[in-house]
Amino acid sequence: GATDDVNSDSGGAGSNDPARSGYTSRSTGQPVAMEACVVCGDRASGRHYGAISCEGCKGFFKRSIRKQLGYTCRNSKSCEVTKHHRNRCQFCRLQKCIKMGMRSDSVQSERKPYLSGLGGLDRDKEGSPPVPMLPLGTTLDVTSVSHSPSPVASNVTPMSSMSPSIASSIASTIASKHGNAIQELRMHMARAFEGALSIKDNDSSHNSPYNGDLIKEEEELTAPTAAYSNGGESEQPLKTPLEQRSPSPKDIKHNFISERSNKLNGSNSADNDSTDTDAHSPQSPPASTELPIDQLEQKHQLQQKIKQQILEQQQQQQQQQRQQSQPERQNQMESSEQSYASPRSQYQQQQQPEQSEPMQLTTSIKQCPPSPTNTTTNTTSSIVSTELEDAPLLTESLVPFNLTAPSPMPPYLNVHYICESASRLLFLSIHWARNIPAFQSLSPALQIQLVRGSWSEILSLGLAQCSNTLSLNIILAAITHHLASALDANKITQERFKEVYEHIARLQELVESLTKLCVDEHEYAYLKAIVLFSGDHVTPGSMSATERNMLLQGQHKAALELRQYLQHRHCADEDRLSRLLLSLLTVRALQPQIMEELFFAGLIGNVQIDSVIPFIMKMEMSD
Amino acid sequence: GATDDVNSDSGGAGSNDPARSGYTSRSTGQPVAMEACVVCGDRASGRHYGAISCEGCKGFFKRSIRKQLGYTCRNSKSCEVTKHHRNRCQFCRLQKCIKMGMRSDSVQSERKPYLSGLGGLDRDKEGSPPVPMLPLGTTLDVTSVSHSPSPVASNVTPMSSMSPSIASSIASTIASKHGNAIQELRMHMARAFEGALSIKDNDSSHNSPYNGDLIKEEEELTAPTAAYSNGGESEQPLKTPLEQRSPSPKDIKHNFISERSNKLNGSNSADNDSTDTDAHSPQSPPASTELPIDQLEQKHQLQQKIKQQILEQQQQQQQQQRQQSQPERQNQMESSEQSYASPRSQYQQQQQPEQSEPMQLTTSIKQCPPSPTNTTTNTTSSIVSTELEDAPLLTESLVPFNLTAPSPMPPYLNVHYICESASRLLFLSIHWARNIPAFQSLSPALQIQLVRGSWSEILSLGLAQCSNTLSLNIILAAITHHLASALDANKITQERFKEVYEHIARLQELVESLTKLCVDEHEYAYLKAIVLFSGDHVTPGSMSATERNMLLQGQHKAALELRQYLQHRHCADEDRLSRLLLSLLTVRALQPQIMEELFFAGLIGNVQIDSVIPFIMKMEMSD
DNA sequence: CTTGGTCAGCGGTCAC
DNA sequence: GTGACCGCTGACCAA
Ligand SMILES: [Zn+2]
Ligand SMILES: [Zn+2]
Ligand SMILES: [Zn+2]
Ligand SMILES: [Zn+2]
Repeated sequence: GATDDVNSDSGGAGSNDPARSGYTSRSTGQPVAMEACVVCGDRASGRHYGAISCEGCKGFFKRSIRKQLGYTCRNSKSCEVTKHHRNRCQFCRLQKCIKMGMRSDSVQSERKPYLSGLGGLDRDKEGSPPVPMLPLGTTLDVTSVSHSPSPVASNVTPMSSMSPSIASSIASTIASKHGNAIQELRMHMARAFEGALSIKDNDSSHNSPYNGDLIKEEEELTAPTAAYSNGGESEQPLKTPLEQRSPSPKDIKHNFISERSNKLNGSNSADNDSTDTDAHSPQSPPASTELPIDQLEQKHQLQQKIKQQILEQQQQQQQQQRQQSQPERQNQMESSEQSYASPRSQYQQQQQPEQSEPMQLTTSIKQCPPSPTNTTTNTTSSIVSTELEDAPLLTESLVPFNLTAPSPMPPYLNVHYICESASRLLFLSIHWARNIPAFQSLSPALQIQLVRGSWSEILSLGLAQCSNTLSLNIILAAITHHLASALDANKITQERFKEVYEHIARLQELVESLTKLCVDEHEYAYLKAIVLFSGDHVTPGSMSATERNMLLQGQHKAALELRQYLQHRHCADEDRLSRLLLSLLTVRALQPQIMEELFFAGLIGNVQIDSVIPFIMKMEMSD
Repeated sequence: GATDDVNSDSGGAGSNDPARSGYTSRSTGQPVAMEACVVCGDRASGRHYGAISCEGCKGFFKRSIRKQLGYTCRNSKSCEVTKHHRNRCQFCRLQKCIKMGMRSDSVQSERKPYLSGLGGLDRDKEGSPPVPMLPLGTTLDVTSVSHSPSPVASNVTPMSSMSPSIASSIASTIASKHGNAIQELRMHMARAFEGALSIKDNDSSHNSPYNGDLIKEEEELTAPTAAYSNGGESEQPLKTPLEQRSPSPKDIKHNFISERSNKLNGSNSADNDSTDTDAHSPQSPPASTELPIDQLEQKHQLQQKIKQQILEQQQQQQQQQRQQSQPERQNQMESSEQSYASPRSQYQQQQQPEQSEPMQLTTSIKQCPPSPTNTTTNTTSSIVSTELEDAPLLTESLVPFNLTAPSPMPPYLNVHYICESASRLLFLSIHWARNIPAFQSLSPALQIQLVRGSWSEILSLGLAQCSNTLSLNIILAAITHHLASALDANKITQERFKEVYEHIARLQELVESLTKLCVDEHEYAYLKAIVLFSGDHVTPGSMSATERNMLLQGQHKAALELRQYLQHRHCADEDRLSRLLLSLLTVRALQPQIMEELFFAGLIGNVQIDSVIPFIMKMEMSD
C-alpha cells in the first residue's frame, strides 16, 4: 500500500509478479486501451466517478468529497498533477479530478455500518444522490471548472494511417533511387562487418504486410542478421565477438532488440554484446528468400559497386590494424575513409550541378533550380583556401528538406517501418550535407569525420523537422512499447530499459520544444549546418589548423546567416537566435549510441552507423 | 504491521483511534511476529522501507536517504546498533538499515510543493534566500561593487592542514572554510561508499586493489586510505573493483588510473533475477554481494517492468543510490585528515540568510549586502507562479569568480595538486550556483540533478576562465605525461589512451578558443548559468512541467541577459553571442566521465563525482 | 465493472 | 537530529 508508487510489492511476500497487477489485459496485443488516468497519468484501473482514473485518484476523490475539507494550494492553483507529483498539492489534484469529469455526486455516503442512525440514509447505491456536496474547496473556482465535459483523453494520438498517395511519390524518390533504404543500410552494415558475407534479405517487408507486432517482428529480424555469416569463413578474422571488442560504451548496454537473454550464462554481461553477431547465428537460415525483385536487383548493383572497394580496404586495413593493436574491433571500415578518397573524389568535387541535385529525392516539391553555386569556389582555391568564400554557406537549394515517409504506415508499427523511416532521413540528411559547397571543399576524410560526428544530431533535428511526416509520436510510442516488451522478456536489464526510455523521453521533449518554436526550413538548415561544421567530434590531431579554421568559419557563417535570416523573419523576437542555438545543446545531449539503437539497431544489429557512413556518402556521390 | 491501527475513520465517528499508538500486535492476530526492529532491536512499528523496524529507524532512514549525504564512522564501522546506542553512529546505523533490507527507493520524494515560481525566493514558509539582487548586466561598472569589505563569515573552524604559505591566502577563502578541498572531497567519497557498501558485508574482501596510478604519487595516497578506516576490519564492504560494478557506461572504460582488469567474474549482472523473492530477507544475498546498493536493490525489483514504475523510481534511486553505492574502493583518504570527522550536517534546507553569503568564499572582494530584495516577488505570485520574477537571473555578486590556486605550484605537478585545483574550482562553482536565486527556488532534489548534470561543463568553463590562475597548460601537460606513463606501464590500453588523450586535446582547444574570444567574467557567468539551467540531463520523469518550465525560463533569461550585456559591451560584434553559445556545444562534447578521471580520479578513485555533489552542496549550505 | 472499505505503510510534524 | 504520533495514500478485495 501506501503511496509508494514504486513497486509496492506490498506484502513483501516475495512473490514476483510478472504480470500481476494488470488491471487490464495489458498483455501484448492490446495497444493501450484505456490505460492512463486522466488526472495524473498513472495507470487507470477503470472508470471511477465518471472519469477514467487510477486507484489513487479514485480514493483521493472519494475521501475529499466525503470529508468536506477544503484544500489549499500554496502556489497558484496550477500545480502539475502527475503520477509523481500528485501528492504535492491536494487542491490542484482535486481540481483536476473535477475538471476531468469526476462527479461528486457519484460518491456515495458512507456505507459503513449499519450502525445507525445518523445521517446515513444511504439507501441504494446509485439511487438518490443525497447531497450534491460540491462544496469543498473553499475556493470556488473549482466548481467553475466542473462543467467541462468530455474527458477527452488527449493522450494518445489517433494514428492516422498514411495516405496511399505517398506511395506513388515515393516511387520516384528515395525509394526509387536507392530502393529500400533499410536494405541498403543493412547490407552495408553487413559488409562492413565481414567483407563478404551474404547479406540477408529477410525483410521482405514491403510486400508482405508488416505484421503489427513489433516484437515478433524483431525476432524475425534477428535471425536473419545472423544468417549472413553463412559462407563466411573467410573473413572472419573479423571478430570473435568476445574479445573483439574491448569494452566500449556501446557494448555495455545490451542492444535491446537483438539482445539475447544473456543473463544467465554467468559470463559477464560486458562482453555479451558480441551477441549480435553470433547470437543469432545458431541457426537461422537466410530467412526470407522472398525479396522482391527490384530489391534484389538493386542489391546486386550496389554490391558490385562497393564490393571491390570494400574487400580491398578491409583486408588491408584489417590486417594492419590487427597487427598493431588488439583485436579491438577494428571498427569497421575506418579504412573506407582513406580509400574513399580514391574514387573520383576530388576535393573540389564540384558537384555537377543538375544531376545530383539532391533535393529531388524527396517528394519533390520544392525543387530548386540547379544553382550552380559553387562554381566560385575555385577562386579561393588559389591560395589560402582557409577562407571560405563570400558566397553564402547555404543556398536556397539547400533549404528545403522534404522527406517522404516510407509508405502506408502499417496499422501497427514495426521495426521495419521505423528503421526504413530513419534510414531515409539519414540518407536525405547526408545527401543534403554533401551538397553544401563549403562542405565539399573539405577533404573527403574530414567530410566523413564530420558526418560521423554529427549524424546523430542532424538526424535528431531531422526527426523534429519531419515529425509530422513521419508520425514520430507514433513511432516513438511503438519503440517504447517494443522496449517494454523487451524488458518483459528479460531481454534487457532494467537499467538499460530505464536509460533508453529516458532517452526517448528526452527526444520527445526536444521535438516538442522545436515544434513549439515553429522552426522553419531555413532555420533547420542552418542549425544542421552548424552541427555539421562542428569539429568537436573530429579527432584532434587529424585536422590541420587550416581545416579547423575552415570548420569554424563554416559554423560561424551558418550562425551568422541564421542571425541575418532571423532579423528578417522574426524581428520581433530578439531571443529566437539564442533559443535556436541552445536547442542544439539539447540535441547534443542525446547519445548517438542510443539513437542508433533506437532507429537502426533493430534491423542492423550492432553494427555501427559509423561504418556505413562512408558508403552512404559515396552512394550519394556516385548516383 | 504494528503501527497504526487502523485509522479506521470509522464512520467519521469522531473517535480517534487510540489504538494506534500501541505498537503491539494489532489487529491481526499475529502478535509476536514482528516485534523487534531488525536494526536496533527496539519495538518495531511495522515494516518500513522493506524492513521491520521501529519508528526511529524508519525516520532515520528516510532522512538519510533524502538528504543524500553520507555519514562517517569514527570507529571501525562496526558500531553496535541497539536501541540505546543507535544514535551514536549514523554511519553504522545506516549501514545496518541497508543491510537489513531497507531500500532507498522506497523513500518517496518530498511531498511539499516546491514550486514557488518566483525567481528565487519562495515566499512560503521556506526560508528565503539571502541573496541580494542587484541587476547587473546593463550597467557596466563592475568595479563599483568591489568595495565591500570582509565577509562576516564568522570564520569558522580553520584547521586547514595546508601548507603554511598558502594558508594565509586561503584562510579567507574556500580553504579556510572547508579546509582542504580535496580532503573533504576524499573524505566524503569514502563516506559515500561506506554508507553504501555497507550493504552486505560479506564481500568484505576487497580493499586494496587498485594500483596503477599515473604517478607514483598514488602510492602515497592509497596507503593512507587504509589508515582512514583505522579500525580496519570494517571496510569490508568495499569491493573488488573487478566485479563490483555491473556494466554501466562508466565502467566500460577503464579508469586509466585505477583501472581494473575486470572482465570476468561471472556473477553479477546476470543471475539476479532469480533472487527477487528473498529480497528483503535480511541476510545474505548471494554472490555478488558487493554490488552497489542500487544494484542490489534493483535486483530484487527486476520484475517490475512497467515503464511508469521505473520512471517513478528514477529520480530517487538515481541520486541516492548513487551516492551510497559507490563502494568502489575508497582508497585514499589522507590519513592526516581523518580527524576531520563528521561535519555537522544540517539539513534544513533553507540556508539562513546572512551567514551563507557565498561569494565570500572567494578571495573576497565582492561582497554584497544582504538586501532583502525579493519583496517585490509577491506580486507575481498572484497568478502564474511559473514565471520567474523580473529580477535578473544573475546579480552583480554572481559575476566575479575568483579562484585561488592551491599553493605554490610544485616543481613537478603531482596528482594532489591537480586534484586540489580542480576540487577548488568545483567547490567554487557549485557554491556559485547555489547562490543564484532562481536556482535556490528549485527543489533540492532538482538542484542536485542539475548540478550533477552540469558540473562537468561548468568545470570546463571554469578551467578556461581560470586557466591562467591554474596554469592549466602545465596541468594538462602533466596529466598527459602521466597518461603516457600509464600507457607505457600497460596500465591502460592504447584505445583508452587515445581516447583520453584526444579528450585532453579537445579541452585544450576549447580553452584556447575561449581565451581567444576574451570571454569576460560576465560572459562566463551567463554561460555557466545557461549550462546549469539545462534540463537536458535531468531524468525526464522526475521533473514536473512546471519545473521544466522554470528551467527553460532560467536558461532563456540567462541567454537574454547575456545578449543584453553584449549589446553594451561588444556592440561591434554582432556575432559574439552566437560564438559564445556555440562554444557551449563544444563544452558539451567533453565527456564528464573523462573529465572526472582527469581531474579527480587520481585521488579519489573511481568514485563518481555524482556522489559527492550532494555533499558539496550541503556543505555550502550549512556553513 | 464500479463503489465502498481496508489497512500496511509513507509522509509530515514538532516537542525533545 | 530524533522519533512518537497522526493523517493520507493507494493496492486490494468484497459487494
Ligand atoms: Zn490518477
Ligand atoms: Zn496547487
Ligand atoms: Zn530501530
Ligand atoms: Zn560506526
